[in-house]
Amino acid sequence: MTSGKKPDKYYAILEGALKVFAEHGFHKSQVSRIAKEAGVADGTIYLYFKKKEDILTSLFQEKLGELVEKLNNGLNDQMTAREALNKVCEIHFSVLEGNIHLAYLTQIELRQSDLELRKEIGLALKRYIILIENILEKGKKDGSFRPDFEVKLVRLLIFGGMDEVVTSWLISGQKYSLTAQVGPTIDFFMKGIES
Amino acid sequence: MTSGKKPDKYYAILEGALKVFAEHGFHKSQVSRIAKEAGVADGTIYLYFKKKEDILTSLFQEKLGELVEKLNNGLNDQMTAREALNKVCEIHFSVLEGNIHLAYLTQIELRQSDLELRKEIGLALKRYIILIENILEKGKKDGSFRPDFEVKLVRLLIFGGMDEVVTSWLISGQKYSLTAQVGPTIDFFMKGIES
Amino acid sequence: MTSGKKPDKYYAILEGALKVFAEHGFHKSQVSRIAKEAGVADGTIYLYFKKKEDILTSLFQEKLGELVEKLNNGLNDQMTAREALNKVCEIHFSVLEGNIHLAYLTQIELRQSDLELRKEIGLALKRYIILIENILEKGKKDGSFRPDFEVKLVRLLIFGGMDEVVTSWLISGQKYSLTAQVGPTIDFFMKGIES
Amino acid sequence: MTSGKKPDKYYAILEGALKVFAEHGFHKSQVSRIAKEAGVADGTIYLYFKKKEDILTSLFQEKLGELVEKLNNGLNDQMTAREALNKVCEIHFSVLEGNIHLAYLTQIELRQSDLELRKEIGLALKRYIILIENILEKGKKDGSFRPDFEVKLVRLLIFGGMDEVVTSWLISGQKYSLTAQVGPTIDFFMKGIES
DNA sequence: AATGAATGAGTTTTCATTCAT
DNA sequence: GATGAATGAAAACTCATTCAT
Repeated sequence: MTSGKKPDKYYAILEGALKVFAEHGFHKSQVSRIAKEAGVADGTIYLYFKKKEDILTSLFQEKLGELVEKLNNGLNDQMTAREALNKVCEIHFSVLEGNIHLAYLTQIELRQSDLELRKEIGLALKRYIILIENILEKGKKDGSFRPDFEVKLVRLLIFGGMDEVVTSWLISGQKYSLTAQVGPTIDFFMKGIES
Repeated sequence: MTSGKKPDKYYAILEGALKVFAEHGFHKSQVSRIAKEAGVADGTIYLYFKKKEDILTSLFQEKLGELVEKLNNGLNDQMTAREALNKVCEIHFSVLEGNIHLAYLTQIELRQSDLELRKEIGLALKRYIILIENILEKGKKDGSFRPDFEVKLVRLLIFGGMDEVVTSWLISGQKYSLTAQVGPTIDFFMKGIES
Repeated sequence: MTSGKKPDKYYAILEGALKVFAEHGFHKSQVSRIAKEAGVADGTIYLYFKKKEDILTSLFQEKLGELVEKLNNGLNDQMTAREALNKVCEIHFSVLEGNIHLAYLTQIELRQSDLELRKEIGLALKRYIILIENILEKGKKDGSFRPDFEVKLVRLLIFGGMDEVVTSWLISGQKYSLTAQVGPTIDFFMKGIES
Repeated sequence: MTSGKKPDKYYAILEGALKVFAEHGFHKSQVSRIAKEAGVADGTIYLYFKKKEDILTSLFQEKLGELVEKLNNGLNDQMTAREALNKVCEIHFSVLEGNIHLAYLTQIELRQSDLELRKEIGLALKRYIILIENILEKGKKDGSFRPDFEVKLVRLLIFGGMDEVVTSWLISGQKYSLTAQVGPTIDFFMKGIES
């Protein structure tokens, strides 16, 4: 799934970290706890990561990579722009609904970082946001979307809206189905941009 | 601005904290630094706040209170639902654009908290989200909004969208006018809900 | 009972301290807690005592004064040496059995002091130990005690023995009568010194 | 002397603590001072002891263990009860006279503990007090001691007496020989219990 | 004399990180 | 590469004491 050139322990540490971060939050997670979870010695972690924070960013990049890969697999050129947008939301919601640890990581832990880290995360997120942007552009070009909205603003409104829906679902204690929100969410967005 | 029943030092500490948190982030802000900024002794802080974290939540609640007060002053019953929504977005954006420290606090620092604190914040935010909900309900009732969208979902999409726009503006380095985004943002939302 | 030239608040503070020290121990007792117990302001304590430690030593001296006074009232020249020794032990045990707070203070808290303070306490105790010494001397003189024991050693053995009996009774949770130990204790001592 | 199954640093820390505690008292001894004395880093102490207080109790238990071992080596079944009691007192006094730091620890510092700790210490001391009890029982059985004294009381009177003699000698500034007190001390006790 | 708000010195403990093996 | 014992910097919080009122 992930590139494969990195050694097993690299991934073992990431998976351990995902679990520990999700349980205790980044600041309260001890490196030694992650090491134990990953089945390696404390020092070994520093053969693969420069600092504790690097584990967090690497984790995010790996997981975001997996998500983008899933999206790329899920999307194809025959789809209408609406179908594509629907697919994006569906995968976004279903991946997080299917991996609560990951959901905690992205919605809670990754926000627990200072501005520097947020910028790094923002950079990584760009790939995802550009993917949304491409769909919007395509819809504009083929005439299925209105020509008079600002792509750079609307991509934020769409991403931010989806993000808030996930966070709200998570904080509520996952009492309802997240994927069930895909339809109404896309309905709302489409009204805003459809011709 | 601040109510007045709390002693001056209470507000002095909050203002000091707002500045220090915005500069260094919550976790890297030392209590002694806040004390110095507020012009009080370290120990004095603990006469007004039980723990460092309490400064953060109090700050949030005070500032959210001010925001909601501004909104209540800005809104009135003669407004159409669209005008009301526009006003909310305008005040939301202009308050944060006018107080960068506060913007950092809400968009960056307040996210740096564990699940427990997030829930507390979520509770406080409810007042704001319900205010949006009321506008949506009103629009539905008077027929200016479509009857077939889910208020509880759309309020999240609207709040989340605005939130993301602010964060994006902040992380970009405030290179453009945030208030200039009010019109297009509301345009997009209105398309989604207008009859 | 106590001299009377000191103002009421002096004694109020001592009584408050006796209670608080007994409950929490000297080091864990806050001055403000004592103030509250005594019904005075924190600062008031420093009008009567120079430092927190002074409360402890004053308390000890007041209470020891009361004990010595009780002993002086209880003893008289018509008593045999044995009767006198018996009276000392009886008063010692009954006073502490009748005032558990005081027992905690003398057996536990007063030991929680550094060498300097212990010396001060030792000095105050001297009055008590000399009282025992006088009885031993008297018994030697009137022939009821053997002439061949070292008074300065035996007074320690007697005091130490009684002290250990009290501490042991206290730590055991006061499960048995302390005053019931007077007879056997004096029996043992008398065997050691009687002609 | 020390068992050997515990790592060297464990004992290095204990010896450092013994010295520092004796010099400054438990409460005024900083952990960092002990670390420096032991030649380890501050944090290292917490690899071997959970809390500062644990150093004190471990120290006590190690040293008491050594004392009891010395007593067991010094006693044998051929001794009369009187000889055994004499040996106990002799070893008790000589060990403390030969190690002033240890004497300070047992007579001053260990008393500086709250009730909870005192109970723990009392538990450890039980081994020692039972050793005295066994001698008393044996003397009763072989007829060298009177049958009519209460073993459970007298063991306290004996232990308390010896303890007070040591403390008094220590506080006096060790101006006289402690071991010289063994004979008279035992004489006094023997009078109390001998047939 | 009495108050109590304010002070700020002081210390244990944690834990990310290193490095000798 | 792997280990994990050792390191030591770092900071929130307490509370005895002061002093302006």
